[in-house]
Amino acid sequence: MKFCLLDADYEVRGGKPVIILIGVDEKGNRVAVEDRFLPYFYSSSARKVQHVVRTERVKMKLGRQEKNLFKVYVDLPQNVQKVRDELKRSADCYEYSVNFCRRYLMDKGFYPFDWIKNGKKVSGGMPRLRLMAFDMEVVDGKIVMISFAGKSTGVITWKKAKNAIQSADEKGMIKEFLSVLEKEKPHIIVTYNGDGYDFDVLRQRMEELGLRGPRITFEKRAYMSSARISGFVHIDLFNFVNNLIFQQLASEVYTLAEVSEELLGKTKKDISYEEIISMWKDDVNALSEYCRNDSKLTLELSEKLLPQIFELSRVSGHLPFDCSRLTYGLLVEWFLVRKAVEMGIIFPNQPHWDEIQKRRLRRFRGGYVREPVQGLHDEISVFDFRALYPSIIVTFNISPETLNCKCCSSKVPGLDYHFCRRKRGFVPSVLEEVMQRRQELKKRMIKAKGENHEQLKSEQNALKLVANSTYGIFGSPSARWYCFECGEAAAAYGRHYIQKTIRDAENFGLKVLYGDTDSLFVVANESLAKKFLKKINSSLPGIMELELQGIYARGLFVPQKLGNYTAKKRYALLDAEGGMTVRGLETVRRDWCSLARSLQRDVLRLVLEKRHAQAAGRVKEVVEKLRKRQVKMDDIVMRTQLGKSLEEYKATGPHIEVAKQLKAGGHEVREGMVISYIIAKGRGSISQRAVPSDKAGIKDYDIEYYVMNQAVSVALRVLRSFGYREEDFLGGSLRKFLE
DNA sequence: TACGGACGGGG
DNA sequence: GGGTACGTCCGTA
Repeated sequence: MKFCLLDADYEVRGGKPVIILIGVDEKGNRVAVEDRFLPYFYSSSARKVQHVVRTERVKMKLGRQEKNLFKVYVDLPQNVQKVRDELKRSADCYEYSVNFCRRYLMDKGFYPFDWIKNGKKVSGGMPRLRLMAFDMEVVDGKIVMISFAGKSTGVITWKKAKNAIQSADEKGMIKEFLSVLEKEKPHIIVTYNGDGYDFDVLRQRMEELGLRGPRITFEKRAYMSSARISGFVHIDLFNFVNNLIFQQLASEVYTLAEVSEELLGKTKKDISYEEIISMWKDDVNALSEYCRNDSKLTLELSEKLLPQIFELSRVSGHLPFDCSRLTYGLLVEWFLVRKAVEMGIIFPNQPHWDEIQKRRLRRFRGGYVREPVQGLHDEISVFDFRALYPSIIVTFNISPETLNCKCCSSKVPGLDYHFCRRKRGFVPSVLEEVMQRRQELKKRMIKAKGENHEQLKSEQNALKLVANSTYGIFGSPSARWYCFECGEAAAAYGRHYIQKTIRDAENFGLKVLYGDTDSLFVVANESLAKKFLKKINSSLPGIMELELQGIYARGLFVPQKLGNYTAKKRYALLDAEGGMTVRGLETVRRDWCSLARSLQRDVLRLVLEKRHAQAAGRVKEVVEKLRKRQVKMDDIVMRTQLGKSLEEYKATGPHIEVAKQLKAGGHEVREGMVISYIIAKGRGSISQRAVPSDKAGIKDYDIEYYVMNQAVSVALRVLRSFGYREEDFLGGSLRKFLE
């Protein structure tokens, strides 16, 4: 049978491990193919302890040497650790911590989306996969609505709603949804934060209601759990956006609304939980449309993002399930592991806990930041170094085995060690191949059309992600290829070249507004910018290159130091078409009231349009409204989650005080609850004046707190550098008013 | 000034 | 097959 590889799993049957490859055949059917494989690792000892099936002599490359080792085969994956612990008492062990399925795929040379026939790779293109996105709404711990979008779309709920399938109750609704899954048989299920929410609730409700269906399990990972649903590949787009492609997005908030807006150009109304509850009570039709739209957006987003996830899979060898949840570190680490295996090189062991702790204590200096010139500027050219760190690693051959060789001596700027200039290192050689492959793809991309063009684009983008993640592993304490000197050296070269470029720009007569690590903001029009670019690039070594990232009509820089804390990367740019790019300025957290959040957005846009007076006017307007209590409860409510049980708190923040009040009033207070509150007028600290939002009204809130700590505070972040002070928004009457 | 605690996505 | 994310910023002691 010929099939395209999508996923892999294993089980133990009759005391032997069985690999199960999951894929899709030429007709589009889901298939599961089994194979036999034995777990193994390398050791300098061939001692036959319990669980060892057999051993084999092998010659492997370890660092700069060739080494004779034994390949130690173990009966079951779960016994690898035991055997290793046993052998480790008297021998060296390598490559023991590799997931069994991953070991199988690496050894066979299988990559996801390879076509396989009789255990051999054969040619074939990308298969057409059936997708289904789903989304649900939850009120009072019950699922009230489920929508799905794939070949067919629909909404299921247990109240009457237009264009929705109605079921008798929650149980009937979930059953109906499971039967849709059964009928449509999607290869891929897509969600937006399904790992963190939907599947968790679905599993709980199914259990509580005694429903049978596909098994939902959670795989514990470092700082999140991944939801698996048997029979399908679950891809969580939120995790992919949040972990990997956030760098390519201007948005700093990764809500479905923001991400769809940026990637699809489709706006979605951001709706508060209260609104969802009230829609379920009073307007089920509206909730149904909202829910339907979320599935639809998730599906459309997946049409944009899945090609990227799949190409990343093909390039890195990670299964699509894992790929959608990768961090940069894991992405590049396993890519390097695969390359090492292909080259017959033993890959480094994972560091132990105490080693990680030791590494954590050492820190090297990061990128250079040139303080921004505060205020508003016209005609801004933004330059950045193309793949700064990868190009440095390749150009200066930075790798653990090239550090302080005997044959060379030219030192890293400001440091007293060097890297070999003659013999290619492992990391630079792999990285160079990645970068060359990417350049070729880019050339082919220009000529290609339609689907082919899109695939090439995704593939070169995947390579870009791999390249850009590589520098990080040198400095991350838990990485296999951790190398303090390598990280420190790459950072030192980076500082050297950005500082040199800033000096060159100034000598060229350009005003430098801001610089950070690999980027440079100057006042220059396009022709001047291009002249400068040409000059710099003729002097840069190796494959290092400066690029013109963009030209902006206007930009706003906010001071790094604000009060007693320092913040970085705070700016907003306005392009020629009026589009706004905002970095580091948003107050989007739910512990700010929505009035303050929307005020800051308004102020920012007005300032960029040089309508300062209007911006200040807008602040005054909000202050006035607050004083006259002409606001809605929704504008002033703050929400904070209880991170632990009430007894565990040492400090008492506002939400803790409110939680205590709720408890005293006979309400159940649990960990994880979101406490909604407002700050009321009266005596004492802010905490002492916090009251539950449903026990308070518009007449109760503390005007001074909302004016000063919320509205004026967020507005001043933007307006302070234009000489505005608190007093400017308060009018003369505030003091008097408060007294 | 130091420290505790919460933010992120979803509903 | 393993990381006590992680960088930011409020409120209180």
